[in-house]
Amino acid sequence: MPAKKNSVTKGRRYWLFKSEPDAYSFDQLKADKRTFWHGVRNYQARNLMRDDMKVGDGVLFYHSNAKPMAVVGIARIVKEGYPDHTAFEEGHDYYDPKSDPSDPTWFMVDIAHVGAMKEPLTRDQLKEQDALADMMLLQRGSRLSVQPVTPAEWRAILKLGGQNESW
DNA sequence: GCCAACGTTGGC
DNA sequence: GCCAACGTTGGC
Repeated sequence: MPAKKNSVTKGRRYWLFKSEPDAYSFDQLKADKRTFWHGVRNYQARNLMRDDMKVGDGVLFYHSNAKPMAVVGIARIVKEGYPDHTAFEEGHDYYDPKSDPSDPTWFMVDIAHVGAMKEPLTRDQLKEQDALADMMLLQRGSRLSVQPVTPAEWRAILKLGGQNESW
């Protein structure tokens, strides 16, 4: 039996990364082409980066605390979880003296720019979509800065953003 | 600028 | 181990 045409996508998972554009915007990622997602200091987010994100996974890039708040583009995971070295750098904004280099507390992944949405998908637009009613991003009090996205949510958002589903 | 929700810290 | 106090996130 021939392999399924889309077998390369099998098992791919999807994520949403929040970033304040004043701190790091999607345009900056486009300029950089790729970046290491350092500075996450939350255990739940750490676990996702350390344990669950795999090379090839899709990432929605979301601008928080912004005008407008919106999903602005797509990225993908290009390096799986490894220690966040900024935690070891005394004087760094993200320095954490409790993170031991021989047993690191904090992890990061690398992401690469894939492409911008034709238009930013604003939070207000997303809230109008029945298919996204349960999306973590849109739940009251949801603060997780990297969070899972279901395949159905991913498809709905790419469709809304005028993106080919296979990106 | 406000403040609700949430996570962390530290006294007990 | 509880929980009050505190700091941060991030939408509104």
